[in-house]
Amino acid sequence: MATDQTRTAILNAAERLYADRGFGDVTLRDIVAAADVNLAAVNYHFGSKDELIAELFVTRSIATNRARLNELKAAEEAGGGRADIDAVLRALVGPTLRGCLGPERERSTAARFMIRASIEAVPPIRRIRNREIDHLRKFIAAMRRSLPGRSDVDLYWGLHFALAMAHQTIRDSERLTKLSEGLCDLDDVQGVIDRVVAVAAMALTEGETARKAPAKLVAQDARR
Amino acid sequence: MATDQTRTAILNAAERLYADRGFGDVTLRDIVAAADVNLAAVNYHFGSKDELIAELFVTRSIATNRARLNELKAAEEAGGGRADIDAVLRALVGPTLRGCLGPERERSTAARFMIRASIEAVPPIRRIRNREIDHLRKFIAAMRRSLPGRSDVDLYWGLHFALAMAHQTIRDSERLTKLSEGLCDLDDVQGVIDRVVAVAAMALTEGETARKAPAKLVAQDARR
DNA sequence: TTGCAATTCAAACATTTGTATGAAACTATG
DNA sequence: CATAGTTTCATACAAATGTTTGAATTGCAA
Repeated sequence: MATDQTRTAILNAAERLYADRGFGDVTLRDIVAAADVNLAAVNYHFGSKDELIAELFVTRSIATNRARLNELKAAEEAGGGRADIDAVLRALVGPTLRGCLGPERERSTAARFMIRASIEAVPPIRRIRNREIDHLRKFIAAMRRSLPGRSDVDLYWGLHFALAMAHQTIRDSERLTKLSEGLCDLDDVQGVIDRVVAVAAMALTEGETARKAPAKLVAQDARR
Repeated sequence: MATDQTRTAILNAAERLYADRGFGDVTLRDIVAAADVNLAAVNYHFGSKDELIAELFVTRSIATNRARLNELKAAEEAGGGRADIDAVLRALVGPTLRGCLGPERERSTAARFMIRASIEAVPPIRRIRNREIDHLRKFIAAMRRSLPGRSDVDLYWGLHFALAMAHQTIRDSERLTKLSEGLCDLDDVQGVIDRVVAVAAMALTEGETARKAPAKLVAQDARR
């Protein structure tokens, strides 16, 4: 097993197929056909389909988290231990957005696979994903250093919204393109990142409006 | 077929099961067991599994869209044809958030079903969902009336982000609760709506920052 | 080369799933 | 009551899918 070429071929083919078509309708036979290996190879090398998926996911999780943390660390070191909130948010959403958007050829299979994973949440993945919480806590900590005066609740919501916007932009880029008839340029990755970061940062730095908004105002009360 | 009770039982059981467990792992046999009807009844009454799903989805789509438009119309009439941007956004995200969050008993199966549908995007639904674009255009129009000076691109992004935050909050409410260790109260539906609306409105009304942010700033450039 | 372990392969298996069938039960109408 | 149309039911079918099996092949060390 000098080169593990069969294993690798399976991993690559599986990642690409899952990224393109989702977990729902990719069968082992699709994978082995794409990898040009025998059907039984998957069970021989990975044990089961679920274990194959799990291995893909842990590998990519580690890589994504490392990319995020590298960017965060670089920003904090440049700022002497405290990074600008924009930089923190950029480190959070940048890696995934860069991997998933942009002109066709630049998109990374790995990033698209991770998005699928976060969308479909198939059982073998759901079991693992709890660790992500710990990873996100590191960003909460960085945000706390960046905005010492801000309440934790606001930080949690800010991180949540930042991820929401980034995530949904990837997920539903097609709808946004159609809706805007091409006006919203999703190939301008840096522009998208700037937008997401700007809105999330605004939500985190603007006055307490988000928390003190009139709680009882519903549509019918709208001022005339 | 006086009461259509079999049809209705199937629809109810299917909606609940799909809302709870997703389309992926709910079989016709699960549905007929829950509805206490014969297996063949589904094909008899709906033709196929896909047609059953499609019927559920169109019914609920129409209802959701109507709820949104009612709230929008009420707000615009109260404002003499032009609603506050907050009210427009509230009409957009309110109905779904109210249906999906809040204390266990108040959640609506219908709303949760719609979220599933928007997440899993199973083929029979994907074919129909294009119509949603037309529905969202009505909100773009209302937003344009509310913020006449704003560029269309900003409006599209604002609507996109509002839906993203609302949607993701529903989808990943569990993660937010865990991450914040309960600090973020998702049972306070009105509070959540206020937050989402406030952030989206801020993104839409604040200066052109979102568009004029330094386009080349990446993490490594963060000011020291 | 020989022998042994690792790997690959074709084939088969056991389930699961959506759908189809034809008989039985039911309902309403004459 | 009788009959025609509708609905329900048990059962069967075909296709798809993850997994297993045992033989064949390969690679490498003695």
